[in-house]
Amino acid sequence: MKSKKIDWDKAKQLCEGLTEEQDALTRELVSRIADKWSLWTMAVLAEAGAALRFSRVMEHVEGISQKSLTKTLRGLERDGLVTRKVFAEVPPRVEYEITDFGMELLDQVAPLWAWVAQSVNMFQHARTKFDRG
Amino acid sequence: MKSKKIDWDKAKQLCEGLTEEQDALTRELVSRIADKWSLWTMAVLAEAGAALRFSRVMEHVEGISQKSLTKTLRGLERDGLVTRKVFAEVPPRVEYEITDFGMELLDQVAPLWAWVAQSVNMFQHARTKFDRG
DNA sequence: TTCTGTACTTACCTTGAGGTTACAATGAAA
DNA sequence: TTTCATTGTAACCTCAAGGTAAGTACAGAA
Repeated sequence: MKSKKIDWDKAKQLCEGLTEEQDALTRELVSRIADKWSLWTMAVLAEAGAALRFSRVMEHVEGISQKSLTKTLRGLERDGLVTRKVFAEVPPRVEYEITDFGMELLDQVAPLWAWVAQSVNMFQHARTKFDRG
Repeated sequence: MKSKKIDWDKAKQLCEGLTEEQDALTRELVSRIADKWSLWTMAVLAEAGAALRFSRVMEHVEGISQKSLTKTLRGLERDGLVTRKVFAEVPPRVEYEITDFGMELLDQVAPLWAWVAQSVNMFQHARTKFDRG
């Protein structure tokens, strides 16, 4: 536990060097990243290891609507996490690809994700216990 | 980049061992953890290193409303991330404290948080560039 | 007896996420 | 000429997050 505390202190220390605006942006980014579809979409592009058409992405992100996928991809593009390439063809062809920056982000998220996946039973247990009491 | 890919593969591998329900719960937990107030509230309790009264917590989580703090703390309690102790006094006294499980979670989040804080300028730059084009 | 302090709780409102459905645009194919 | 295929956009709806403001409960202080 003590070795891990270093991580937390490091994060705290970094945040103290930020302006108020940057601090707010950090919080906004952290919660934006973890929205319903962004991580999943990025993961699909990462696993593909290549550019994917809109409809290919949609097939892999199960349950997402066209509208939400459009919005999600736009947001990711805006943040520099994916690229969008439009081909002047008919019917239209648009390809999305994850950027190096996006891969970096995924790599940062991966340990947290793995820990949560590992701890799912802890959460489930805590919840049922709470809901009974 | 290649060394980091290991993390992602590990996360992916872990997720494949989950039931569909657990997989959905993992996604839900990741996005719930990153809501507007949960991480901040946990950070306050972690830094305090002791049990804090409701009103003390509220002072440190700047901008949160009473209602949202109540809801946030209940959610964290339900997930076993903080404890809630009620003292039978008048006026009422209620103390909140982060659990070991909660500290573990913070330790997992810390590197991601630090990376985002470090990368704020990248995000800002990407956004202004996108918004101009 | 009225006021105070604490931790909620309830009612009401605004905002944004996200879903569904329908429609646009258009060259190639049938 | 009609249909198809693809990537959107626009209109409309629901739901949940989160804010504000007011009320609740009650022992002790004034």
